[in-house]
Amino acid sequence: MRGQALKGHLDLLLLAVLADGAKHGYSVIDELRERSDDTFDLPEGTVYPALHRLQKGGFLSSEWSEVQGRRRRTYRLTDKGRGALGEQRLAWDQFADAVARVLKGVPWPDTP
Amino acid sequence: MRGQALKGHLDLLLLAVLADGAKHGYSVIDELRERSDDTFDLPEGTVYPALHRLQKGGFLSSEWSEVQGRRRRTYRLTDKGRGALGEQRLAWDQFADAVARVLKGVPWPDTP
DNA sequence: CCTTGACACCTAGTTATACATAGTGTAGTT
DNA sequence: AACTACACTATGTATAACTAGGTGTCAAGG
Repeated sequence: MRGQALKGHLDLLLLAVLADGAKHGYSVIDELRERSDDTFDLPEGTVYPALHRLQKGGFLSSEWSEVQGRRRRTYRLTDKGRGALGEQRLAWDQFADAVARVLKGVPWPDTP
Repeated sequence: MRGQALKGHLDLLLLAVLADGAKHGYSVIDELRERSDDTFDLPEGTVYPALHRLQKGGFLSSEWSEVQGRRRRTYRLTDKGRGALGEQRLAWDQFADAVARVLKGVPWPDTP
């Protein structure tokens, strides 16, 4: 999924993939792609700045390391981040339910 | 719901409420609030420009009328708009499913 | 050997959009 | 006379997601 697709839900997704353990940016991208069955194939230019933003906001902490000659920045959820994940998840559920209610009753094309 | 909540899904919602008949802008806002059980209580500054944008894009047509001294601009789905509604609905379903998959397995706070 | 691709990070700039804010005017109610 | 609901408009802004580059390591293949 490329091109203005996320729109405000990216933070939730990033916090979610980091909820089951610290990861570095590149593997966050991989994990997101895998867990979404290729629906979310996000460009680095989307993910990296978002991770920086989340860290700046205190939702993530990060740590540099070097693995086989390659430097990695590993991100970890802070307590604040875990709290935000819970809140945003509630907000998402509410949002998705509301969209479903609005959509309910709208007929599909070629469906009686 | 106020404050950067929609982000890319507004068009779908507007097209959806117009799918079961033409409406003027103000009543689109009402309908959206009702059908979403007060989740979507959108400011006029959000909805009107979006309707204009959709019309400019050929997804809606509009017609002026006067009802009890008040002028109204009534919007109607075009064929293109109906097509876009179908597409965006598919995209939404796919998106929501993907988010659900990413969220699956993330533990809720205080839930074993 | 040296090019390609996967890995791994970065940032500057563009664009779209939801929203805030403010303004115009009518009708009906208090 | 003031206020609320109705109904539309215009302008400005913050920011998020993305585009499009850039740096550098390592392994595999031609």
